[in-house]
Amino acid sequence: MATEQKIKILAVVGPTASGKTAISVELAKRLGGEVVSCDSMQVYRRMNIGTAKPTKEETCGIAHHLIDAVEPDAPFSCAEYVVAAGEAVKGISERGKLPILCGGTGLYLDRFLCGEMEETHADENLRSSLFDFAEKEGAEALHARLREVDPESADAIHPNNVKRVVRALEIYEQTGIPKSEFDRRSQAVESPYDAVVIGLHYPRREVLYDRINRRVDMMLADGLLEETKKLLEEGVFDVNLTAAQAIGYKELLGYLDGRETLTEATENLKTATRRYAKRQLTWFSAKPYVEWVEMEQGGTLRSLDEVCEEIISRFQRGEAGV
RNA sequence: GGGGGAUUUCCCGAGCGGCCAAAGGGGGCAGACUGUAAAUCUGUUGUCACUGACUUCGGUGGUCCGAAUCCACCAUCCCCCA
Repeated sequence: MATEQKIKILAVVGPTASGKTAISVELAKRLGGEVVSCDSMQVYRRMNIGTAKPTKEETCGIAHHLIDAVEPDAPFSCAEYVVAAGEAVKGISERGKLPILCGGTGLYLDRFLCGEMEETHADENLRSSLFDFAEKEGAEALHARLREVDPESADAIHPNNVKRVVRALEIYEQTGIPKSEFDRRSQAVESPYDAVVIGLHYPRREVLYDRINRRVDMMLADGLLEETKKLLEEGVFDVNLTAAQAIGYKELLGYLDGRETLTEATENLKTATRRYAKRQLTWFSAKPYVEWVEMEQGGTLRSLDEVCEEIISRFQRGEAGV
């Protein structure tokens, strides 16, 4: 069967601050695995505290891939991720170990699981000219251009979502194929992986939010401000880079240039993180491949040991089932 | 002690006699997302038996066909002169 050839992987996903890092390290220890980060921000070097990158102690000697993989000004995006993660997973598998994906960047995971796709490169000139067009003529006008070439995508994408309208137009410009058709083709491709995807679930939203708030305080205590200053001097936030979008730094900029108090900036940071967690929750909840594991039981947090036990048993069952 | 200004729905904040359950923003809640995603965008947010009804705009009582909007008093806060 085709599934026999597929690489078996385990993935641990969930909102930020849900405890993915500790769990995946523990799972790697028990299952003889290596961790492949699935995080759009932890790939960048020197962005440590703000991205909650696992420390040397936290990794417990378990190999971690795709962390500190590139410089903050490198053109790294989902495309590069899928390729790099694919290589990492292949390597781990060849070494006879279990690749454990860990992270909260839903799109990266989703695209990765689908495997390689036809390539389209980012065309910055095209993008900026399309953005300029939207700026001058209005978002509706740009949307109308999409409707001309790809009415199906135009129906699916809200006119105000200029970024996504631009991407859809970019796909058409580069490939001559409408995005809707492009997507259909990619859907038809069979995944090269046999993955069990575990989502960490907190039944009480407040518990997760409380973890987020506390973690932000900890980041500040660990020197997030200093890290932000360094990255600022480095110019990481000057250009329109992916790295500059990271939550944790941009929220502190207001304090650093005196527009806000530290208390205000901290509150903004916590709020931004909570909102991000909500978006992750929405994303993962909509994915049929996510199997949720409860992090609480009877109103109290379950132990790392207990949660890992359950994940392992589900993973083994999943293997047997496919 | 005297004079002036405030008090609006979870928060900030518009409204200044009917078109006001009350702009806008924030937050909350829900959702979308196929190579820029920790981004971007959408919907919703007084209550209910929800194309209608009911209760709201510091409190009480008035004026008026009709008040968050006008008047009186009370409460709290701010500013100015003493």
